[in-house]
Amino acid sequence: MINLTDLNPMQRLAVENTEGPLLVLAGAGSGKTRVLTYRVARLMENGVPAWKILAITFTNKAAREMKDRVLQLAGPEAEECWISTFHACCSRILRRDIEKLGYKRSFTIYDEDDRMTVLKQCLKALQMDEKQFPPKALRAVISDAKNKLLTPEEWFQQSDRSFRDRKTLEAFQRYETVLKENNALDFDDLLVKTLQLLADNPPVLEYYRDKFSYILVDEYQDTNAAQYELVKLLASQSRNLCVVGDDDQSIYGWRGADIRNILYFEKDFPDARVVKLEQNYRSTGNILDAANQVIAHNAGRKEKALWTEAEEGERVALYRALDERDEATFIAQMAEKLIRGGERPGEIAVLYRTNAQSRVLEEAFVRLGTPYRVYGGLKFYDRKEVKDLIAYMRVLANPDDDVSCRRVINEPRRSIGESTVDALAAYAAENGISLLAAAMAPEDAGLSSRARAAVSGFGELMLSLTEQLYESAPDRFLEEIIQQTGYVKALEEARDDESMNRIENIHELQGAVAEFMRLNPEGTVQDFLENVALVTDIDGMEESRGAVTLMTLHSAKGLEFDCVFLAGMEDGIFPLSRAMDEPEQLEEERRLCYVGITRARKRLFLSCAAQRLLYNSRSCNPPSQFISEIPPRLIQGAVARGAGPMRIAPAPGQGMRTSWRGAPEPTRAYNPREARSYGRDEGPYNPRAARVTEDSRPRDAAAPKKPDLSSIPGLRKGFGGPPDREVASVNLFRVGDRVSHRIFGEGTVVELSGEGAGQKVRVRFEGKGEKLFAANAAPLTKIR
DNA sequence: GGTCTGCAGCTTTTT
DNA sequence: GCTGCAGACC
Repeated sequence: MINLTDLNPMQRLAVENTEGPLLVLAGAGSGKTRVLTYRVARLMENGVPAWKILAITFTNKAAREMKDRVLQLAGPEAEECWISTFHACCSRILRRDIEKLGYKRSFTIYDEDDRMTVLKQCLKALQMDEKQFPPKALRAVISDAKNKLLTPEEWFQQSDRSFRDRKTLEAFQRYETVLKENNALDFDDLLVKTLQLLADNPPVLEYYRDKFSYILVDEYQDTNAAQYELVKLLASQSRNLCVVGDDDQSIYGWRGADIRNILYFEKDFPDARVVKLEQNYRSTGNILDAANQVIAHNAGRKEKALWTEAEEGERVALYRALDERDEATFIAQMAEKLIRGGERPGEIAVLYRTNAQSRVLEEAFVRLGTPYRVYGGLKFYDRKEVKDLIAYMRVLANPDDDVSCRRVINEPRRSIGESTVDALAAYAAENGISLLAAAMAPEDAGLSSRARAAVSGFGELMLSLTEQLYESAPDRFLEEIIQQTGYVKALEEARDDESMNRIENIHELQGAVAEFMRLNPEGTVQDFLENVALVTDIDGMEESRGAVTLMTLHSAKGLEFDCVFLAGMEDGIFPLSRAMDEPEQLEEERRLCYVGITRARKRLFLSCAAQRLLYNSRSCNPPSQFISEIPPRLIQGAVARGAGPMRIAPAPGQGMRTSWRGAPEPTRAYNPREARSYGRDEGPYNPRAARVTEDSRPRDAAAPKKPDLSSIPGLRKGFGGPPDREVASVNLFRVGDRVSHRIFGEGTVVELSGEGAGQKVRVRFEGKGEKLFAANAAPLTKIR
């Protein structure tokens, strides 16, 4: 029996009104997730079978969290609920019935990179110039059209129908054809094809309508036309549809999300009940006040006033930095101070508008030795070596996938050059077979004898791996691929730092597969690939309690932290300059700011820089207009807007002063010469390696005066490995030391070579042979 | 025909 | 600071 007394009257209303359409307007921090989970539990308590419940969330992380909480409330039966993202839900529906649309069930899901590859291929075939028709722009047009449920032809009809549009149409059509030939769907197709499947196949629609008699949709303000139609289609029979959202947190307009979906819900369902959750349980009074004041500048909102019983708390701190480095130093030092004051690193977040801003921040954290973790940017699955191995798995699972086939046909190098591949592809096209099929039987493809031999070798390899596919679990299969293709062997032979790094990433991939198998013991290769396509790095978040979080504002949606820094609060950065002249876009930026502010429970820090180096040029930006939308009474050391590049000292006797007097090292006065030479004497710092850094120091280590980045220990996070693991400084290794490695287990250091950043450690592992590591990157723990 | 090296251009947010 | 491309080299 679930306990409804845990809920306030409004939350309770939202939970108990299980029948008919319901709109829950849930302000930030108002207990939205609680309502959703209790509602599912309540339904089950009322006798609704779990398998009749569909709950849709925006991220996989949110889905998993919700599932966990529902399981706690309602017991193991809840396992049968469908709780997933739109994309995962669609993928599941399509895996069952996509053959009705003329695809095979083994279809591949193409990511943005694959889309670009296909588009470039299309442009080439149509002899269109990439300069004239930038693939990125085409991708945007196509994605936009699909999100609006337009076919290429319909898109053209509503365009200007210029010559340009006509050419774009051709590329669009060809893109669709190529995807189909490759038995592949892009992200947007997952929604579009599901809709098509349901619309064209009444029995299938009936099945799902009947199955999902209760539907819940989270973050409804971020649904696009396709998602909206899908929900309507599925829910129109039972009408038991509960949507939860906050129009003030709609931040995905650029991705086709239509805020009107939530604003007009009551028009779509005139009998809908509306429940507003306005009590905020998350933030202090001052933080909430600041958020309310900022968002009040937007027009056309749903009437809503968030309030809290919490105390006022501290005021919002504002730091006006000289430049981006000064800002980053301030943030890192303040974070360090908070940690010393007892705050857990995982309760601190630094949020910024664009991924490009993360680098300077990272450098500052590295310099202070403060543990941090960057989310987004270059994703794990975007790394070349990881993509290559995934591409092997993909083409073996879906032999029609020419894009993946092309990717791996000469990786590692097997002397199959571009012209050979082109000839082979032409031969495949003539005979209506896939590239892989052609490679397996290249005798009549008209290749030179040398080329034919190389291709045959590849074909035989793939044939042998195909046989493995049906016999092996994902981990074993990946192992076979690595062995038979000689991928790692080729890297080992290269012997440079980069290759060692790549080998490490491959081990992380193996770790990821192992973790997947732990969670899905029955999972197939196909299931794993699906997981890879639909799961992002952000989803693995909870594993990093021991590190400060660095991420974009968009990624932070749905998360909360005790202390939040909003960095780069400058006009031109946030709001972005391209959004400043467009009222609608400016409002979306403002909502993003609202999302950022409301992530904070206890403390909020805003910072801006008088000048900054971004996109290769130095620019001077005034403080963000959003800062001036917060009343000065809520700000510590408040400053007038446009007060010039001087740093504003904190007002006397106010918290700001005390809070940063104790920082490890006072921020230095600005010195242009010094600013120019910054970063020069720091050695071969590799931010790419640092991206996967976590918990990068022993907790009690003092911040080094003169930073030597090559000695920063433990430059890797074990993918899916245990959290908060501390790694000893590798530069202290000596021959004979006993060390431990996450994948290889325990071993002994047998050789040290190279100097500084190029230093290598050779370790002999029991039963696993010898491995060579880059000393500054190896995840080796010294054991006594 | 294949591979390697050096240089230019580009960077909003993501399921 | 990474990717893509052109040109040189094998």
